[in-house]
Amino acid sequence: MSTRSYVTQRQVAEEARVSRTTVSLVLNQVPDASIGAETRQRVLEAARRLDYYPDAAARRLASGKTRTIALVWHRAPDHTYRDAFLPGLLDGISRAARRYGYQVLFRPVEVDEPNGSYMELVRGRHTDGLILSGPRSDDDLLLALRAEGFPVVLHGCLHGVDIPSVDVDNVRGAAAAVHHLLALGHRRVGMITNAPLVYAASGQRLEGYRRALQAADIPYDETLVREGNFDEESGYAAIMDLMVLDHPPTAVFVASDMVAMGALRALHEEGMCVPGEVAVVGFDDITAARFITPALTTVHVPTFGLGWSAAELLIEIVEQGSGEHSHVQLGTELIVRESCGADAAQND
Amino acid sequence: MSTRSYVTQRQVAEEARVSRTTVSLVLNQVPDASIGAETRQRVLEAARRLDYYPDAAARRLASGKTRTIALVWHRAPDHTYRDAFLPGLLDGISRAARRYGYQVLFRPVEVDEPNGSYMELVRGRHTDGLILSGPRSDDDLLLALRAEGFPVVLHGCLHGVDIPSVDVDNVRGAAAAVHHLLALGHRRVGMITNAPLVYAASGQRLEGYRRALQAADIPYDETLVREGNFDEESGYAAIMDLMVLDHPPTAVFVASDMVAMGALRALHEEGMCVPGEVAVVGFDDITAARFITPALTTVHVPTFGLGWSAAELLIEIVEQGSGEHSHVQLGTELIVRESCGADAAQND
DNA sequence: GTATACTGGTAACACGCGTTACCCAACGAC
DNA sequence: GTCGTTGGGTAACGCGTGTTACCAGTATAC
Repeated sequence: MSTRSYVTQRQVAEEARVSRTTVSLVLNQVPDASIGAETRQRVLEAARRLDYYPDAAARRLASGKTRTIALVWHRAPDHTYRDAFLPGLLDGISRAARRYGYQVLFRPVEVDEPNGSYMELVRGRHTDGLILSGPRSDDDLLLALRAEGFPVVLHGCLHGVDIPSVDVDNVRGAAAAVHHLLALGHRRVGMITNAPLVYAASGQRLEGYRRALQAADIPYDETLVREGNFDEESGYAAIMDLMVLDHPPTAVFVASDMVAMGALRALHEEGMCVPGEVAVVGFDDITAARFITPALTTVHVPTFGLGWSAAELLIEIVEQGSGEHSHVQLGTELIVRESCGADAAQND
Repeated sequence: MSTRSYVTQRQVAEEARVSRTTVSLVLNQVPDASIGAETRQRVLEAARRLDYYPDAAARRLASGKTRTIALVWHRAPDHTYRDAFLPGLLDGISRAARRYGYQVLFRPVEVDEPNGSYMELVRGRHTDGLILSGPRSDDDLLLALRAEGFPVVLHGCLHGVDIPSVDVDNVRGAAAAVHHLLALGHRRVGMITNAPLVYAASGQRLEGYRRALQAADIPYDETLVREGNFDEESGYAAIMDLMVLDHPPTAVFVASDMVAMGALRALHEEGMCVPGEVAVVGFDDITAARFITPALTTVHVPTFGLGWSAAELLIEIVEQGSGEHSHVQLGTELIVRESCGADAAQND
C-alpha cells in the first residue's frame, strides 16, 4: 500500500541550514552543547515546520536504551481472580511510564508455557526492565536475571528472594477488616484464607487476622480457620464446613472477594441471613463486591497505585541502578457496605 | 550497575568462520540464499553455542518494520463498564500477536488528553499498526491515519466510517436474548438500552430487540423502552420508570450487565421477585453476573475472540496491505442462569 | 573449447540517530 | 605578537542488522 515516508533529522538539518549533529544536540537539549540562541531557534522552527518525529528504532540502537518497560502477566490457576486487578494495574503502570517517557509492553505468560519464556523480551533487548506479576516461586531464570543485574520489580511478594517489589500491606489490611468485626461486637470470628498458605499473601492475611484477635485479647482458635483456593467453589465449601460447627462463628473474614462470593451463595442457599446471622468481610474489592446482595464490605486494594508504584520503582532502577525503597507497601482501605452489619449496629 | 554485553551477529560469524552476511541469511532463512548444508549447520550451532539473540532495535531500523502492534484504550465515561473486557481482549490480542511474532504495546488514553494524542506511537514509528478501542466519533486524526494508509483496526463500531473493525453481532445477540424471553411465554417485554442511542452498539441492540418482537408478531411499543447510560444508576432509574406503568412489562431485556445490576437492585429494594414477577436478561456477561442473586441470564461476549480477531486482522493488513474480511463480526452465546426464570419454566 | 548457468559465499551500503573528537574564529592576557 | 581560552559548530564514527550487488569456482550445454 502507500509507502509512507518520514521526515528525518537530516531534512531538518537542511531546512535549518545546519549540520545534523546540531539538530540532534538541540532537540535532545544536551547540556554541554554550546549552540547559539538564534541557531537553536532555527532548528526548533524547522523541526516544527516539517513535523519531525525521531525514529524510535534508530534512537534505541544508538542510545542502547529502549525506553520501554514490560508487564509480564502470569496466567496461573488464580487468573480469573487476578483479572480483576489488571485494568487498574495496567492503567497505573502506563500512566507512570508515560510520565517518564516510557512505552509499555504487555506480555501474558500462559500456564503451559515453559518456565521463563518471557526471557526473549530481555534477550532480544525489547525492554529496559520487567514488572513480573504472579511469578512462580520455582522460577530460576528470575534469579538469573537478578544476578545479571537486569532491572526487575515484582508485583506481589515471593518467599525468600530479595527482589524489589510492590504490594499492599496484607497484614494491616486483614487486621483492619477483623478489627472492624470485633468492634461490632463479634467474639467468634472465623476466617477463610484466599489461597493455600504456600502463597505469601495468604500467610500475611492470616497473620493480620491473628494480630487483630490478639489485640482484642481473643485467643486464636484454629478450628475457626479454613483454607480458600482463589475460586468461588472453595469459599462455598469452606463456609459450609464452618457453619456445621457446634459453635459456628458469628462473623467470618474471607480474605478474597472471589472466595467470599461462594461463601455468600452458600449462606444464601442455607437460608442464613447476612449480616443478621453471620457477618462477612472480604478482601480485594473486586467489581462484583458492589453489586452483590448484601453488598460486600471489603478491603480495597489500590490497583492503580500498585501499578504506578511498580513502574516508578522500575524506572528508577533502570535509570539510577537502584531504587530508593526497594520494597514498596501500599495501604488499603476498608470499604464498609452491608455484609458486615455496620449499618444495623449504628442504628442500635 | 553491571554493564551487560550482548552477543552480536559478528561474533556468531567469527565463531562459525563465515561472513556476517551468511549468518544473517541463515538465521533469517532467506529463501533465495544458496548456502551449503554444512555451512548452514555450522552457523546454527555457533548461534546456539553463543546463545545469540538478534537485537530488536537494529532489526527494526534495518527492516523498517517494528513487528509490534499497539492497543489504544480510550478511557471514556464508560470505562468502568469496559474494564470488564480488558483482560480477555488483551489476552486475545497478545496470543495472536505472539503467534505471528509480534509484540504488543498498551496505550491508554485518558479522558483529558487531547484528541489523537496516541499519534506519537505512529509518528515515532513505535508500531506497525493500531487497534483502537472506544474511539471518539469526532476523532479526525483517525481519518487522517486512514487516509495515509496506516493500518488500523477498530474494536467496536463507529457510525459512518469505513475502517476495518471487529465486534460482536449485537443485533443477533440481542434478538436471541429477547427471543428467549418470548419463548418463556412473556408477551410484554421491556428493554433498557446499554447507552444513549448515539452509540452504535446501542442502536444495534435495540434493533435486535425489535426484530425478535417482530418475529413473534408482537408490535413494538416504545413506552416499554428506556435508555440506560453505562452505569448502575441509570439502570436503577430506568427500571423504576418502567415499573410504575399501568401495565408494567413481565420481562425486561437490559442491554448491559452493568446497567442490569442497577435494575436488579431496584427490583430487590422494591420487593419484587426476580424472575417470579419480572424476568431479566442482560448483555455482556461480566464477572459479576455469575455472582449476583439471582444469577443473571445474559449474552456472553467473547472478549478473547475479539482480541484475537482484531490482532489477526491487523497483522494481515500490516503484512499484506488489506484484510480478507475487513469487518469481522463474532457470534454471542446466551448464558441461561436464574434471572430469566427458565429453570422454573422447565419445571412446569 | 567456449558460452552459460548455477552454487556458495562475501563486500559494501543503508537504516536514522547519539556522541566524541576536532576545527575555526574571535578574544583576552601577557 | 604569541599563547591559551572560549563560544559555536561540524565531520566522522558506531550502534547491529537487512539486503543488494558482485565474485569465484564448478558444472552444464552445445
